[in-house]
Amino acid sequence: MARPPAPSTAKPSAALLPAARPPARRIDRGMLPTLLGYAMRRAQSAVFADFAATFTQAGEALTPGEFGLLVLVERNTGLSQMALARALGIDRSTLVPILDRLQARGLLVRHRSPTDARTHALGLTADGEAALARFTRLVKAHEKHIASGLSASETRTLIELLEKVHAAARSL
Amino acid sequence: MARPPAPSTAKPSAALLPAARPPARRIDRGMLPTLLGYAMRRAQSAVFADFAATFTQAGEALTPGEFGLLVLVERNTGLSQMALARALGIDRSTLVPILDRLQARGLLVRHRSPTDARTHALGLTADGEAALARFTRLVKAHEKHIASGLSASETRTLIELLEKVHAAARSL
DNA sequence: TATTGTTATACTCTATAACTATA
DNA sequence: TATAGTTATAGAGTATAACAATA
Repeated sequence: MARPPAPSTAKPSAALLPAARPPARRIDRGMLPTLLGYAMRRAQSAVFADFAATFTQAGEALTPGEFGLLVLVERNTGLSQMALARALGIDRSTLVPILDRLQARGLLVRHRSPTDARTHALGLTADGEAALARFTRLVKAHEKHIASGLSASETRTLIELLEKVHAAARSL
Repeated sequence: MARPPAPSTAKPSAALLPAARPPARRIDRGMLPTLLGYAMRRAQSAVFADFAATFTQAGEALTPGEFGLLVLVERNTGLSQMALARALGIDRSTLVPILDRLQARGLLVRHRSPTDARTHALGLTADGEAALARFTRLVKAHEKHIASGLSASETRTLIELLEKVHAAARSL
């Protein structure tokens, strides 16, 4: 139906809006904002998105999980896949394609262990070391951004409280 | 190879261990424990596992995301899929199979909207309402557990700080 | 033309079960 | 017999692109 030309009494800005959709109903979230789990999921998802954006903007591609993995391998050279999977809290079969990808990118190698031929001794390549140095700078920038609304002491408090939640959730 | 009977000088408890594996090297996590993002991911993953365990033990099956979705539909009956997807922060195509599953479980229905035949008006069934009441009790028990290491004021502080992180991560 | 819901497709993360080689 | 790594498989979550119905 053709709308008549807006009379001078109409709100000018509203009349110029492109679509004038239904008023975009305000969502009632009920009890959700009182839930710790909900607050964590929301914050986590925004943090994840910012991590990705930080890397993409810099022309790099990495997930938080991959960063954690690279740090663990660098700090624990010669680690086996089992030990790494345990440290990451994932199944050993889950780890395989992740390592495949990082190895295909030339960041990481699987050496044969001389002492136990069943295991692979993991290590970073020279490229992997260099990349991790770049990644670490990006992670620090990202951390600075997500903590930009917090004082240094609030950030420490937040990490402490999260550690307590981690401990409580694992208990029993 | 047969192990000789432990001489009396051996540590008795160690001699009785089933496998006596290599000493399970202590993992060095480097800078990771100083990172907010890392603390959030770890806590989040433990909280997620506890959520699942709470529901499984009670003979129910639900994810945190499904719970949030059901609450939103209950509190905003008649919501469209687009509006729900926006509220959840996911793509509308991602929502389709999730709604399919909840509808197949008889918890939720898609009605045709009388005012705009393109949209579906979402709503809970009577079964869905009853289930959500049960789910809400389980979520409260779960929340109590994951916050069991925190005082009431610490819990409030944690939620506030997470909200600040959420806001900062979304900015720019 | 634009929007809503759907489908087709693809990728990642996750797990379990079974296979292999080694111990 | 038990462990390490791999493969096959399956399910959930995520997205993009294209399509039909409707506005």
